Amino acid sequence: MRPNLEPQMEEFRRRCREAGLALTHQREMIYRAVLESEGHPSPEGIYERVKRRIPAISLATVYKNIRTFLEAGLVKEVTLHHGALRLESNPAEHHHLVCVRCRAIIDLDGDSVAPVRLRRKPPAGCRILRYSVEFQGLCPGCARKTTRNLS
Amino acid sequence: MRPNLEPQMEEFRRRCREAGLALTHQREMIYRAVLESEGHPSPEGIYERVKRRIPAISLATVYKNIRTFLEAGLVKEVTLHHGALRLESNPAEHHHLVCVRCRAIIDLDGDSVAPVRLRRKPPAGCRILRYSVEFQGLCPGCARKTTRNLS
DNA sequence: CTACGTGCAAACCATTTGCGACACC
DNA sequence: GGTGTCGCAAATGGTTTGCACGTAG
Repeated sequence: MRPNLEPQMEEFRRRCREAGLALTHQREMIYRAVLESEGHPSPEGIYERVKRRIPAISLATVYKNIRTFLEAGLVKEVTLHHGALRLESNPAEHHHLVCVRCRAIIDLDGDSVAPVRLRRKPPAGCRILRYSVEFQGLCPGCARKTTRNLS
Repeated sequence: MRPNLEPQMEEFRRRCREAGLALTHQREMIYRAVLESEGHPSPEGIYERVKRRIPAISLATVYKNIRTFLEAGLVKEVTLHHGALRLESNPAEHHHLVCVRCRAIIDLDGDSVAPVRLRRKPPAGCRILRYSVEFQGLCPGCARKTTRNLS
């Protein structure tokens, strides 16, 4: 029922030390709340869960630490796309390459990707209408900068 | 340089009539601004562009009509994911099925999709690090309702 | 001991809503 | 002529920031 999270918590502490992040009680409880969540928790949801253990915690602290964790690669977000609404001006079917650094969106023609094949049935009761592939990577500008830094 | 947009505008008018939407000057100019935009315009960007032709237009009008167009399927958005931040509690590689109706997110195991193959080189200068497939469709709950409505 | 992290409140930004005036059909 | 749309301003929701205090290293 309740899996033992200690190994993941130990890993978390190690990675915090590596990243030079202070190990606070709040951070441990926030990370634990992400591990305990199902699906795709929101900052609010994490906050509600952490509050059970640290009633005095502030929502701002949760937000600040989620941001810190994202930057350190300790947690991932569901999508890289800007929170703000963006429209498609390209009416044709196509795919997206999203820059992990500056979040620029580059279109890839629909036929530049071979048709995607499902190996199993989709989850029971679901209906699939269409799909598009979301590539994550670096746009030309950020690729140049990063290469320089790595060299 | 400047493609003739009249055919698309005519199509737009037809689809507005079909959908029972009044054909106002504002709507025509907003739609035209989307057609004229490159890439992935924001509501603000559309607003700026429309203001050149209708200086008195309100940002709220642009938002209201973008929403109307989205609901009527006249324009598309870059991603169906909630604007708000969502974290991954599933640390394994996986794909997403997003419900076009209620926007629920369902995870699909990484190995339930055959590896995606690129048919051509990615755009020059880009670096691809990883990808995931975003399926659009209906979650079990919405699939049931929609089938009923269609029957 | 000192830099970093926390809690609170206020600020911010994108988006939505309420409402009176106006225009399409 | 009546319903749908517009413009304005105020409200909302999610997220960030400034600052004084507290704590990890």
